[in-house]
Amino acid sequence: MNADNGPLARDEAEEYASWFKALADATRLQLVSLLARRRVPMTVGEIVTGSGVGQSTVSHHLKILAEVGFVLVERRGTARFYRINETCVRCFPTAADVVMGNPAPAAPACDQGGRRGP
Amino acid sequence: MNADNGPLARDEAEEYASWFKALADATRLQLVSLLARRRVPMTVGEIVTGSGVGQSTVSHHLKILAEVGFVLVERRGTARFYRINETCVRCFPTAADVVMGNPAPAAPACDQGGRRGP
DNA sequence: AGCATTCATCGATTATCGTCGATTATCGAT
DNA sequence: ATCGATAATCGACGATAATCGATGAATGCT
Repeated sequence: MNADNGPLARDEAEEYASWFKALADATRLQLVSLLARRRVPMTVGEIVTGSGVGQSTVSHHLKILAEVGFVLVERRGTARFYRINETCVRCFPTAADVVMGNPAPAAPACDQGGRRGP
Repeated sequence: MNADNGPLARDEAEEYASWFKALADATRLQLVSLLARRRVPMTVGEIVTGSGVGQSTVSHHLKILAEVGFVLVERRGTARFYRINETCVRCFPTAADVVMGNPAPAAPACDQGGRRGP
């Protein structure tokens, strides 16, 4: 797949762009890397104190990250637990390879918990 | 390096974000993938006709891609030849791994033709 | 029922970005 | 010196986006 050498189709390009766009912000990168380092689910409050950004701003960014599937949410009581999506952790670098024209190293498909995404 | 588990430092986050930002646009993705597929240098005119975007727009995007080092320029006569930066092709997916908290697979440093970048 | 906690959402503000047409700069050829 | 081709730059416009404070909704506890 994708071995021709025209430009990337517009739809594909927009799909990939939406993934990169989700990481195209320093604050958002700090959030995903925080969730990726501690692999355990974290509440919004923990993420706020652990990142030094305002609560509403954190909530906003987490929503964006969840929409592209980089993070997953689970409600427990009044708290929301966010955690990194391990599937994206594995698959996203492969997407980077595709864009860069690298031969995809036998990628075992890219399913994740229901969401569309890398 | 980077084995602690605080969030990514702000400076690192901004550096990585600038790379992702360069790819956070469908048109720009089409340009890099076009240059990555044909690995041979292309003039702006060829890129324009090969991508169906206005000349000034293409020029604008190529500048952005060159600033982060994804593409390299060379002047020959009145033409400008743009080509993909092979170093970025190899290193960028590794950067994606770093952000995602993956163990960097023995990356052999990330120098490229003088420019700062992935 | 009432209150406290946790977080999403709203509204507003400010900054950044993508695109286009027109203009300008650079170079080669005549 | 002039002309033609190539591509960068400029100025403008509309659209997105990031941040913040305040408000609102859901839940658990007493």
